[in-house]
Amino acid sequence: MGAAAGQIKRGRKFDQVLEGAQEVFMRDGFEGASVDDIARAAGVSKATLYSYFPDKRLLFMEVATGQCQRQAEECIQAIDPDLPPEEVLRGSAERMMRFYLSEFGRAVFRIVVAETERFPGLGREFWEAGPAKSRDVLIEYFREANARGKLRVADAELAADQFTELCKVDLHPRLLMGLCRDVSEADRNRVASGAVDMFLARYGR
Amino acid sequence: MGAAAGQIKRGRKFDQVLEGAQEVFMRDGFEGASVDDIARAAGVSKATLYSYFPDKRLLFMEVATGQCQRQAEECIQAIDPDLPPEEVLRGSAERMMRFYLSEFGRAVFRIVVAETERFPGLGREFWEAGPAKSRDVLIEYFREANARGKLRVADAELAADQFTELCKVDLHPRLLMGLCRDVSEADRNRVASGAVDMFLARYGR
DNA sequence: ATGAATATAAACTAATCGGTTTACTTTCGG
DNA sequence: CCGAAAGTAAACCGATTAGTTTATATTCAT
Repeated sequence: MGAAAGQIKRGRKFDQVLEGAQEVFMRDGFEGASVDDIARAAGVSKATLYSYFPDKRLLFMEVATGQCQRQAEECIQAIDPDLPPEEVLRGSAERMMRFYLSEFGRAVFRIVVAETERFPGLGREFWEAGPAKSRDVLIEYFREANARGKLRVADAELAADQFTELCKVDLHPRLLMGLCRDVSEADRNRVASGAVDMFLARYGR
Repeated sequence: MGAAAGQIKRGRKFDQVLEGAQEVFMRDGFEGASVDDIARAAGVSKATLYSYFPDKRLLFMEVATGQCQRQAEECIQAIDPDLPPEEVLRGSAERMMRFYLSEFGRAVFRIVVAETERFPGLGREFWEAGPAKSRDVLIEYFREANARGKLRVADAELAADQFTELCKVDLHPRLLMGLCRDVSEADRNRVASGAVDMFLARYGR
């Protein structure tokens, strides 16, 4: 996937085009973004844009998958299973919230949710690049912590999904629906603590 | 709001137009829906459509707010505080899941998330018509149950948001991202039980 | 039945869109 | 410094869009 994917050509202004497309797609969505806008934002002529990407769809897909990759890096977290569970959970919560609540994370999420019908496979690509990785790490940790007797987790997958969901509490829906523009550090702490407390009440020992 | 809102005219074919618009908007989103499509789906001429609604935006807003009202009815749940908490929670979980996971609920959610930038206020309208009502009912119940000593809930708002979020676990994100088309009864039971168990582990007594 | 209100199909406008073409300029390796 | 490759601006194409108009048909209260 590093060389030439599909019909896409590499070259001097490749990244430039991609950055402009990223900016405009993330702001306006797929339908809302016009190719002229993208070319202007990229500081590139429309002809050049079309010399790299055969059409708008593929350009969008390239942007979207690129974002997914970026997210993957954010999400890969080394968990130290020797730390007390409370600290592991706390760190995980902060990491997940930092992504899900960021402007960037919200934009990607919004686009994936909005366009997943028009672009089959986009949802899965996003999922597997980001959330699934984070999920796997958590599951693995819960299994090990259970075996070691540090936690009592029968269904590690359910537990991982629950913890992830607990990290979104209130803040994520609020931001997604435009009920507020951003969240304070205090809000995050309240939710993160709430998630850890609840998780340990259920699965701690 | 029952008589004449904004510039909108009532008349014989009003509901017919609205139903067609509903169908097409819910399927294609705002940008994706064409007015000709809507008129066709409504079984009405374009001129008639425009005699009721001054433009596409207002028609969309009317549909969206209508959906929010519908959702409100779905969500208003009478909670019997004399029942054991476990049963109250179980009923609440099922009700919320029935909405959030339905094709209808997902379409509304998807549209709200996608268009909330283009239509400021849409998110709030949806929120206050639906989720907020459900939330208030839960909060009220948790306060009373705490006072009665049936639960031990210090922060009723946090608890309500957590329980709501626990009802979305795994299934809601999966559906939103198109990772699966629908969920089985077994999936729902697993998640509902997981939510109730976790909640009671934290706030039960 | 009649006349006013309402609905219709279809043509039309002006704008926008994705994508191509053309004629010209810049970049850059050998 | 030269020539091919790459980039540019702008005009252009065909399709589609929101919204209007026109001329005709239907509905409905009186």
